[in-house]
Amino acid sequence: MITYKGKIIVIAGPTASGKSDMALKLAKDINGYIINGDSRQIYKDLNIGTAKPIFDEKISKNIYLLNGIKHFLYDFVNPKENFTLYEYQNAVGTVLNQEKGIPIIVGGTGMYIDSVIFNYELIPNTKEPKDLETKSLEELQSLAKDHINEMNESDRKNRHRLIRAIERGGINRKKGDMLNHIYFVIDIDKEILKGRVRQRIDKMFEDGLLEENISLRKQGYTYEDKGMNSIGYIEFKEYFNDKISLEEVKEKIYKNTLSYIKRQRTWFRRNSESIWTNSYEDILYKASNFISKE
RNA sequence: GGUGACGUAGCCAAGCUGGUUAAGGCCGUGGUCUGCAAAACCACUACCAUGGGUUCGAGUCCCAUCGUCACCU
Repeated sequence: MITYKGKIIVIAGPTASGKSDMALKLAKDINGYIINGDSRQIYKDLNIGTAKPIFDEKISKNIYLLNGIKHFLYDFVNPKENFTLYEYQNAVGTVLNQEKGIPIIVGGTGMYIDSVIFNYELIPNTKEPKDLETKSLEELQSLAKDHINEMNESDRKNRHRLIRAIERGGINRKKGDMLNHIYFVIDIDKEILKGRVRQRIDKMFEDGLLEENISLRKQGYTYEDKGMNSIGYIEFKEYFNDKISLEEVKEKIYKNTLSYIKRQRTWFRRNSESIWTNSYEDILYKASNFISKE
């Protein structure tokens, strides 16, 4: 649960939409600070593939400075660690309660962002995971039979969700009070975005994405680690097993990015209150109004 | 010019001893969503090249046309 009662600005949107730049500008113009709303940029050592901002300096464990703007919750989780939504929400809550200024939460992970904005009621995980991973879909469905009525067609065939329902003993959709917020979604023509994704991936390779993967392996990370199951990394697994070429890796990253973007858009479309725009002036104007009104 | 093979969704492709709803994959689109979320999952997408014929019934057999490919003179 988030207890913060102040205002908060969200800048969400698909990968490569330019949301980070928008947020940085806005933070300068309204004297705000930035909180990471991206489930991959939280990880240490995953830099190029996650398009993590390059900061000017590190202030403390998870506070960085870029252009004089404070950035929170970047680069602070071990990729081997099993980081959860609860911990994320908690970490954001702590920042919100401590920091002065207008928080701007920026990222592409809809569930992370919404867990804060819509104040999901989460409880720390106490139960040890049962050995459900190896069970078949049918077995899981039978174990979850008490909750299956609450689940939809899609979730009933989804192992993750079934396991979750069994462990938790049901479905939880509780929310606390919604935060006082304004929710921007960067809206870009899909064809233009495709072009940008291409460029961005080319740039990642130029910047040493392959070398980063090699180095991660040397440091002892494997593609089974939570954080490593990310676009820009997991595609290299087959490359190192001599299964596919570097060109194929690149193509897979491209395809995976596009389908990720599609899912992101689907998520953000659910929130009918959100403001879809690609104009910084628009964002600045509306954000300023939002801040100044009582 | 001759012979042969082939022509099934945007792409690849099964079906070819004729018979209820034409496999599957990719791409695409829409969607689900309170602890792996850059995850996982669901749904949708075919006038079977064209025109005839045989048959109770044809993507499936026959003929012609068009097209593609291979080989031959």
